[in-house]
Amino acid sequence: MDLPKAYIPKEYEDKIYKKWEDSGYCNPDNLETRGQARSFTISMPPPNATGVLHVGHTLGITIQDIMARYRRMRGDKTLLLPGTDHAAIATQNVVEKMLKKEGTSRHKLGREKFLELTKNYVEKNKSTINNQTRKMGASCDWSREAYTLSDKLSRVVSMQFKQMYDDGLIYQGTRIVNWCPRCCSTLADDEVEYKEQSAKLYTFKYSNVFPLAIATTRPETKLGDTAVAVNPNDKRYQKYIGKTYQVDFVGVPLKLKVIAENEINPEFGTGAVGVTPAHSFADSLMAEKNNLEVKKVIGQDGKILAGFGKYSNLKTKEAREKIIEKLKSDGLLENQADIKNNLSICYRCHTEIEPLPSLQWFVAMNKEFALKNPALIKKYGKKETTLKEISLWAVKSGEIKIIPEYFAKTYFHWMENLRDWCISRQLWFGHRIPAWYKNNEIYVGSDKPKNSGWVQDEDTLDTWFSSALWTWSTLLERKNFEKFNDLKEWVKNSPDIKNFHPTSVMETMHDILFFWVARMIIMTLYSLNEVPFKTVYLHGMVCDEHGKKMSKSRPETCIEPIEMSQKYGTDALRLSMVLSNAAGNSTRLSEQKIAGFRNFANKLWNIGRFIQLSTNNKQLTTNDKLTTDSCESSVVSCKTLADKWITSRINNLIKEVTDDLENFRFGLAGEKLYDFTWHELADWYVEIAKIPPYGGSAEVGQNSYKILIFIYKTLLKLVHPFAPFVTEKIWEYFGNGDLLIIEKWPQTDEKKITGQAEQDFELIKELITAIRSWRKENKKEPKEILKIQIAAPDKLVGSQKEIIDKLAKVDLEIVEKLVDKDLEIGNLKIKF
RNA sequence: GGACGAUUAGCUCAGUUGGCUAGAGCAUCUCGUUUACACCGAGGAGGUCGUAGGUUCAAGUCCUACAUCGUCCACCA
Repeated sequence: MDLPKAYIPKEYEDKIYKKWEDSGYCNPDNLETRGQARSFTISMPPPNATGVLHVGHTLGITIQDIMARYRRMRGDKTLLLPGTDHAAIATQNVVEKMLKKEGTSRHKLGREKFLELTKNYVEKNKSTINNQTRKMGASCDWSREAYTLSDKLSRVVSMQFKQMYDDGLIYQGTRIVNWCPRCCSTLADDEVEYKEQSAKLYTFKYSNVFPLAIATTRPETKLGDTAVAVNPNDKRYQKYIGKTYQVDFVGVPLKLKVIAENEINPEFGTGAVGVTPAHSFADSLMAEKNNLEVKKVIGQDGKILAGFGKYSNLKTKEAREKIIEKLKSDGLLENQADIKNNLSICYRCHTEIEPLPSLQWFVAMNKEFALKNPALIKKYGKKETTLKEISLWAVKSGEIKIIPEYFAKTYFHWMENLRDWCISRQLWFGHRIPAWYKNNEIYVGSDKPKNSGWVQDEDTLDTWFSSALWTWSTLLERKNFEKFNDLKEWVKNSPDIKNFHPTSVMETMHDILFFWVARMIIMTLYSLNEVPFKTVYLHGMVCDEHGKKMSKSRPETCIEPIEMSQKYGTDALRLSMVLSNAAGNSTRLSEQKIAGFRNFANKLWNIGRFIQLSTNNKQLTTNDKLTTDSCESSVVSCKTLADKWITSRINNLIKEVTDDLENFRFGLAGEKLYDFTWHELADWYVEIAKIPPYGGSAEVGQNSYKILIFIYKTLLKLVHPFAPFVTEKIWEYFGNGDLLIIEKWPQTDEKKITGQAEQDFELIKELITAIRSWRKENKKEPKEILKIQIAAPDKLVGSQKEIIDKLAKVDLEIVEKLVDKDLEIGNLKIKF
């Protein structure tokens, strides 16, 4: 069958994907007969089940798929494992918004009904996401598809919780937490965002009996002050340190102790700070040190609690205004200044955060526990460690390598300053905390207690708790998983864990390094006593053509991957994101860029078309056509300089591309393939193949087609990881037996790399280019055959007469000596 | 306030352990439909690699300072 004139991606892509999927080749179990020794695993970062794929996902999927396809072709046991994340808080927010539009709320529906609704919503999104992942060409193993809130993974989560609880690494306690009054939930430290705002800095005295004035932007929290802190070296205030005052602050009695704290900056405000242990992280530390009373002022609804007189039940801002009015009328307000400060807001709904004390569950980062895995203990050097210590060690020691390397610093900094991780959330959608209460008793377990009267904790777990287990929870045996009551037992009886863990590469965007990557390291080192992955590859942000982050709120800046795939083909989209980009760097994407790579796919296609059309009447034996895998370079013998040159070039290409892929230089590898295809193979060798006797029926001609076929087949294999659809389609057109996806990755044949041939041919290229340029400058008719004389020191130029004549449109004569010359290249003299 | 990254042709970016006469794509200009491809071919123009020093036989690449942009972290009441 003949290839059509142009490559029309949308006519082929879905069918090709179906072929891959039906072949079962993406499931490593089906390729066992090849006897691979190495395994290669990527747990694909699960997209949130809230929406559809955007270009950021496409970039990630592409890089992951390039690695997977390359490794599969190398013969490694390759697993690309797909899945979705339930994204607790994000999903609940979206569903709640939908309910609000319909005039109802989760509270009106009740927990059960709400969860059912959310489940349906998630199911719908999951199937959209999966189809889009297919559209992007991901060669993942759908038989192992996972979901963070599946029954299986939920059980893993409960078991992990129980184990950590038993080890004392999970505890319940009252601590100041970031509280979002809108979500009515806690937030982890890194789920808090900051927004600059203009604020007023009020300077006032609590009362006339208290000697010091303080400055604050939040006077309403001062209702809960139990101390005033000053710098111990501040001469103004030294005499007050240690004294306690009973004051009346806007009608509310306060007992204030003056304490000394080194952190207090005497230059700022009045140099005296009101300490509010219940509603400030910094103040709560001071309170702990100084044994201060913690007095709650603000409730979980964001309103002033009862017991504060006329301020009770007011929203914080209303209370603030009332308090300022009162201070003014009492003559206590000394100053109010406009300043800029940062407001902490919820990363999901952008509501102002209230730090407040609350009873929550935490993961202890600095508590010692014992390692059990002898291999890890040996490498680490001791048995006792903390989650923080072992996680720092994993990257410092090189057990985990981060690419680009400079992100390791960011990781260390974050890890070193990590506080205990608050994991309970007051949400409905998510993993319910596996703790039950009865009177004053508490029971923690993976199953609910047998006897009656126990009530389960109302809260759910932080969504990152379950995704932290992703690399291995997805690999645990799923058959009869309910029978396992012990996590260790389950791990031991899971062949996939043995075969595929630790995973090879974690490929994701750098913004998720803390949220997710760091937590996988923490949790996996704890439960499996091994690293979750050996390498972390971080890609950058995909920006619009002006370098701005694409954002849903500005739809005009967004490039929709599915739309682009329809228009230009998935291969073009993949190439446009990966080529000319290095790890960690953000990349700018534009439709124009994608169109450029559509042209490349078409170029590749048309080289195939040329080969097909020309070999049809070349009477090559079946063995020489593209129908076999006789792709070893030993089967071709080079007869001409051009043969030697292109064979040398492709072997160099194999070497370099392989090396680049091994070292995560995807952009560079892609560019080399692009250059070779267009500017070496198409522009030169294909053109030469058209020239008699190269393109004729003579022996040289037939041989050059054999070489062309060999080069092209090798190239298709090399390009396949980057542009899987077009290469697979061409492979199919040429009637090859099996799919390209499992073809053997080409091997470099060092003997065919010949510097001399490359150098000689470069000179011929240079000569042809120089003649063309001279023609143009001298305004020669394009079709006119020019007679030229060349004086050359050796036989090289003479031996390439046919090529030079045809490609430069000349009739070349070699002479011994030239008196005058029009052109000089190296030691060649040319006369027109 | 701290850390990290970027700064290379009009635009978007590559450039691996220093070896470069600094590359590509797009855009632009000239010419051309030659037996794959106009989603094409040929040729041209366009750069003191942010600035100032330093190391070196050799610096886009390494070091120091500065400037501009970006990202992350912390957050001072």
